This record gives sequence, C-alpha cells and structure tokens, in this order.
Amino acid sequence: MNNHYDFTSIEQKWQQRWTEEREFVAQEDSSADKYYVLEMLPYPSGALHIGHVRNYSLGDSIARFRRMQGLNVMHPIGWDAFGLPAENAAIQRDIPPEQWTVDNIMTMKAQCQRMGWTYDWTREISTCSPEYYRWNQWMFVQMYKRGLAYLQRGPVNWCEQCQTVLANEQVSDGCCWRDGSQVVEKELEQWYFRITEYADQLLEDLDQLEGWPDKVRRMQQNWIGKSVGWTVSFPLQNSNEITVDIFTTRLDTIYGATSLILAPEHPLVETWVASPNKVNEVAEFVEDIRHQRREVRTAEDTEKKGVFTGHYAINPFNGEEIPIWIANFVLMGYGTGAIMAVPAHDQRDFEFSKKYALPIKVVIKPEVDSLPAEPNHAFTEHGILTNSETYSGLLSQVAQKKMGEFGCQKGFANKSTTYRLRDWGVSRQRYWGTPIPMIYCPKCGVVPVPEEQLPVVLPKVESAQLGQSTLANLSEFVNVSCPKCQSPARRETDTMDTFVDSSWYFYRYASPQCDYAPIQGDAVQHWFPVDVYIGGVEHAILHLIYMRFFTKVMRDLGLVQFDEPVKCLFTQGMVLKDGSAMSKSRGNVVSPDEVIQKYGADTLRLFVLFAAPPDRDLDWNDRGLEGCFRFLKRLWRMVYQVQGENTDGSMSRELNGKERALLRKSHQTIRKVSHDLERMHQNTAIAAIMELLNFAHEYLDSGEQCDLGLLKEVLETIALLLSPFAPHFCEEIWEIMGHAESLTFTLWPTYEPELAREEDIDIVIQVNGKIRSRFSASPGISKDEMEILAMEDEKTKVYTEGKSIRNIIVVPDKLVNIVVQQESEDDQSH
RNA sequence: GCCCGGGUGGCGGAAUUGGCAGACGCACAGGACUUAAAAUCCUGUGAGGGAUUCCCUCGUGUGGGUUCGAGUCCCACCCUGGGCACCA
Repeated sequence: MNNHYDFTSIEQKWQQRWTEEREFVAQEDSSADKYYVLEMLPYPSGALHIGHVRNYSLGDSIARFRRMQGLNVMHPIGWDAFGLPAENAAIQRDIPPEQWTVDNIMTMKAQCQRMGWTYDWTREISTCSPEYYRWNQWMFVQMYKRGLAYLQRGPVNWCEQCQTVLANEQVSDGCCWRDGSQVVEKELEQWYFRITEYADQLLEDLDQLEGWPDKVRRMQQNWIGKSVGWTVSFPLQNSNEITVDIFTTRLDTIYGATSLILAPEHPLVETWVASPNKVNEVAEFVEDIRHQRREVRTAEDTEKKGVFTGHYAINPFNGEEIPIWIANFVLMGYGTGAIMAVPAHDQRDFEFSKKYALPIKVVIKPEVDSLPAEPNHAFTEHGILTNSETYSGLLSQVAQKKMGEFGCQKGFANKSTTYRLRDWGVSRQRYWGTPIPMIYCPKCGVVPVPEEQLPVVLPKVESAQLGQSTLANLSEFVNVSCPKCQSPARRETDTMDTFVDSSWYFYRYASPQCDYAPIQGDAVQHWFPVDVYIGGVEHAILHLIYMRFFTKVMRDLGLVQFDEPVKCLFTQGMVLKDGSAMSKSRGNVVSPDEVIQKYGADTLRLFVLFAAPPDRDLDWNDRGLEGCFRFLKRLWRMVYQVQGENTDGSMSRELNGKERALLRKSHQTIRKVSHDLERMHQNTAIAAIMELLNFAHEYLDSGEQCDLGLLKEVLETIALLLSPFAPHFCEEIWEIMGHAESLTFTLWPTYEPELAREEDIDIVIQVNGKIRSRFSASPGISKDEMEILAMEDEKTKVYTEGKSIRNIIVVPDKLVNIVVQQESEDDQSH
C-alpha cells in the first residue's frame, strides 16, 4: 500500500489519461443541453501568472461541474497573440516577434496542461495566425463597405513610449493603459470604427444583460454617456445664412443665455482666424489653447479662459443680441462644439461669466421660494421659469417641452441626442498586428483589398528590422498595383488594434477550422450564447464594449442572429500579495510552477478558489496554501483506511444515530456544494466539503465500532464533490476506491431531501429577543407544542417570573420569542 | 460633484427570506506521539466580568429609526475601493 500522496505522479498520470482519451473534446450533440464556458483568452506574455490560475481554475470548476451534470460542455481556449509587448520583447532579445510569441504559447500551453484545465485543444486558436486574422481583415472590409470603417484625419492619443496611437478606451488619466506614460495629442490620419452608430443599441441592450454585474452595466452606461436635449441654431448677427448650433439639455434656461461660447477648434473660429481682418488676440488665443495638452485643458481645476470674438449672435427665442466667445472649457468633440452660456444656472458658465464680467440673468426660480440664494453658485436645479416671456411661471420640464415644440415648428431647434462615446480608432503604427487590408491608389483613392486576395499576410521580419515604420520600409509589401485600375499603388502600413482580434474570437471557437467564412452559422447557432464568461473587471469597458459592438455588426452582416453574445458575465477579483497587485517591479510575484512543484496543481487550484469569494480580490498567503495541502493529505489518509470496504451496506440495513447523522451531513453537503457552484461561491463550496471531512473524521475517531463501508460511501461523495476543484486528486482516490471510469463520465451526485433532513432541531427560546435557552424537537413540530415546551423551560421561568406575557412569537422549526412586560413599563403603570 | 461596491475576531472570510454572529481556513496557546525534529492527532481561541462543570454583559464603521427580533431593512454621517467627470 502506497499511502504517500505523491501529487506529481498522480497529476501526470491523469493529465496523460485525459489527453489520450480526448475527454474534453466538444461535439455538437443535441441529445444534451449545451453549455459554453468561456474565459478571457490569455496574452502570451511569457508565463502564466497567478491571476490566470485563478481565472482559469474558476472556469474549469464550472466546466467540470456542468459536464458531470450531463451537459454538453464546450470549454475552449486560445491566444491573444498580437500586440506591442511581444514586439518590444522581441526587439530587446533580437528575435522575431513571431518566434517570441510562439515560444511563449508553447510554454504557457504546457502550464495549462499541468494545471489540469479541461480545455478542448482541438479548438485552440491563435490570433496571429493568418487563418484567424484573415477574418479580421474580411470584417474590416465589410465594415468599410458599410461605412462602419472610415479614414479620418484628426487629433489622436499618441503614446511616445509605445510609438503608436491609442483608442480613447486605452487612455486613463491621460496616460497609456499599458505603460502608464503620458499620452500626447497628435494630428494623424487614422482608421476608425463607427461604434457611435451603435451607441443607442449598446446602451439599450444593457437591459438584456441580466446575468451581468450591475457594476459593469453602469460603467458601460457611463462610458456611452447619452444625453438627450436640443440643438438650437443661433443666427449670426448681420448674416442670414450662417448660424451657430449649440447643444443643450436645459432649453428652459435659454432666456438666461448671455453669450455663446465656441470651442477653439470650432469650424467657424477657423474661418474667422483665417480671414484677412482677423483679430490678433483671438488668433493667438486659439493657437495657445490648441497647443495645450488635452488632459490639462480638460481637467476640472484648469482655469477657465476665453476671448471675445467680436461677433454676435441672435437668441432665436427673444431676438436678443449676445456676444460670441471662445473658451478653453468648450470641447469640439462633444455636442456641437458650441454652447450657450447661462451663468445663472450653470456653474461653469457662472465662473466664466464672472471672470469676464458677462451679465448674469436669472430665469429659473426654486419651487420653494425660501431657499437662500447662494452668491457664488449657479442655481442648477429645475424650478419655475421667470423673465422668460410667455414661458414664465411654467415648471422647467413643462417649459422645455413647449419651447422645444415651438423651436421645432419655427425650424431653429431640434430634438437631439449626444454621446460621450467616441468612434474607435483602430490604426496602430506598429508591426506585430493584423495588416489593415486597404490600398491607396493615386487614381481611385482608397480601395479595399478584394476578398479573394485575403489574407494580406504580415511579412516575416528579423527583429533588426523592427522600428516605427517596419511595414512602410518593406517595399515589396508597400508597393502593389491598384485592384481596380492596376496602376501602381501603396498599401496601408498600419496594423489593427489587438482589441479587434479579441472582439470576436469567441465566435471562432465554435468552428475554428472554417475556411470560407469567419464563422460557421450552424455551429454558432448551436453553442451561443456563451453561458458564462469569466475574466477581470479591468475589461469592463474596453473589451466588453468592443465585443458587444462586433456582435451587433456581425448581426447586421447576417452572420449571427442575436443581439448579445454573453448571457452571464462573471468578473473575478485580482490576486494581491502584501496588499498590492503582483508585479515584477514590486518583486512580489508568485510563480505557479513553483507552487505546483511544491504542493501540486490540485492544492494550488483549491487554494485560489477557497481563499476568497471569486468576485473579490484575493490576498496570496503561503500558509493558507499549506492549509489546503493538509486538507488533501488528510482526505488521502482516510481513503486508505476504507479503500477495500464494501459500500452497498448503508441502504440495506438500519443505521444507528451516528451513522444517520453522517449520511445526513453528506447529503446536506451535496445540496450545499451544488447550490454554491450554481451561484459561483466556490469558496463556501470547498468549506462545506472540508466540514464534511471533519465530520467523517469525528465519526471515525468516536471510539465506537464504525461502519467503514458507510464511511467509504461518504468519501466517494467527497471525491465527486471535490473533483471540479482538485480533479487529479479526486480521479486518483476514485480509482483507489475501486472505480474504473473517469470522473468526467460520472454523474454529479444528487441529494435525497429525505436523508438530508434533520432528525432533531435546536429550537431557540428568546425572552424579549434575547436568547435564554433552547430545546430539541423534531422538525415539523406544531406551533402550539413549541410554545408549550418553551413555557415549560426552567430558564424561561426565571426570566418571565412575575411578569405579564404580552406576546409569543413562534417561528416554525426555529425559535420561540416570549415578549414580556419590561420592568420600566411596570414602573410607568403604577 | 455624480454613479456603484465594501467596512464583521489577530488575519482571509461565513451567515439562502429579518430569526443561534464568527462556518471553513490561517495564526496563536496548551497537550499527545517522538531520543529529537518534521509530519500527524487532540483541546482551546471575539471582548469584558463573575463562578470548580456554568452564567452574565457587551459586540458586525458611527449615530438614530423600524421590528417581538437587525450584520441583514430605513435615515444621516465617517472611512475605503472602483467608474465617470469643465460632457453643455
């Protein structure tokens, strides 16, 4: 008998067996309900870190659980293989990025296998393979044809360190999301995806996502930033044709507008500055602001600055003539790039107008008159209109509606909606990405690469050739003939943002080999929606909004037949060590390989799932890891004590009280673990299994004659319940206990309510809500009987002696609360 | 400023619907086994107070409230993490 828990050989044995028997290869099989478990695909950065281990162990616990429940599970994985870090690493090591990436994939794939995750490796994809990125290009072309991909010159976020453009979603606090360096503004011609076209759908369909955390839905809602209002055209004075359009959500305040303010980039400003009789002061100001860094300019505490243009506009409601200014705090990128300033009712306008001595005109009064006016603040609430001609006396909401109708009728106002969301800039000035399949022809202009010529293969290069414009320097890549007119033309040399790759990869898993389309419709139809998608919350906006956008585009292209791809989203917390995220610079990185070597993959899996609720941050703790190891060893030893026993005894004979209690605990545990897995509470599921083992241990140690057959039955239950978390270990003990078939093909245990039911329950006796005593009774005892037993209790008598009983509350099977007159109340009654 | 989480022992964290606060694990203390150590096992472990087996009081960020009964519901506040933010 080998009773040493040799995790290394056990894990190798079962990994080999699982691979040989192809146990996790998913087939489209309609005889069972499908279940698609998806985790965010890893970036092949070098090696798996503990965060990956947590993410994928979580997903695997669900995949194994669902498989054992008899569902037809698909659990795929792939590699988000393109990207800047690989390119930089390759330059550093003087090897081609492809080699670096492929090597990393091999390393990380081996790590995945050592962890015992049940991936269907036949569906593995890598986004840097031409078979994959070909379809990025295909979709790009489709989007171009529909006007959803377009080329535009404009200000972009430029990261000096990465030497590339970043999307708005990739900039936070004015810094690059990858390296944290300052992002600067640059003027470049770039490809964009028209995600704003889908802003409303992206917002509205959030309601469908009931299985998503509210937090993520709110974040997306904020990011889209819809606001509904009106655009109002103010004609320029002395001009019948030219108008200044402004956007407002507070049309009811328009009688209080005392100036119009334009963004320095506003087209009208350009014409004024360009005109021969320009005002120098204005031109200088505009030039000044344009050179200011965007994050400085848009910071809330930046001083408001402006300049009067010398021009006036007419308020279409009252014909009033108001000055037109230019100011730094008005942004071209939002609304119409022009606002009406209502200093009495907008804090920013208030500050601006104070500074430049513009008039402040009150047009809204609080509904409750008594509110004291704050001298340094605008009144920004809704209220009752005043100084607003026929609208005076109306409530804000009512007035808005009437004024809107009037403006629409007269043709100077329109209902309008704006969004904070900007179009997605997808051009990257780097080598290691999907080539954008576009050709510039001097005669025909922009021409997409014909579909039959896709993929545009990324040329292989040595790292020495890498640099800012690698592709641009490869003349054999750049120089092509125009697909339309055959004259010499130039290929686009930017590549796509890698977030394009990850926006639809989960569709590809359904038909990874498909070579005539990005996806095979029936396969997608079979597997979708994704039943559960697990990943870090850091993608709440980036990836998870792009992915939804792509789904809607693919739907409109006729590729899929639904609006949303993911039914349930689960965002797991980060793994911390000593209170902060693990990072090389902090030197607090824990390597999964070292842990596997010391304790085995099962202990590691168990610990990352046990130490914290999956949705919260997990603080790494070596001692906690050891605790999980001890638990497995304890279980191992007990298995050896019962391995040869027969398990068919418990049902065929009368059990004594202790035996019934053990069986009961076991069925209660089945119930709890099943329920906890349904609701993603892996931590409490594992705790419950530990409790059952403790219970079994007590039974064994109780000194009396034990039914080892019954005990074995309980340990078999543990093997089943624990297998989603510690699969190799469980396979091994399952085999030791005499089972030939892999746990993968064994059904999840079901609990018998009859056996799980308590025989005797503790009923609590409270007096005035305080626990004073307790008694034991059978479940289902009548309320009357509970009351009688409670009143007969000795301690009850002590606390109720001489007091009048006002009420008795009986909660079936739980407690009796006797409410007596308080002493202080007695005093009062005298 | 607006919108969301979170605050429970020495630590990580439990507590299905308002019904025994502190499951499970760690740490710590004492004990058993051992020549010894490791490993393993047993006992104890929220705070305070009294008692030889037991009992009492307090206790889930703070202050109020609802309720027979509140970690859980309501109001106000404090701390903390995250998202958005000169967005018209």
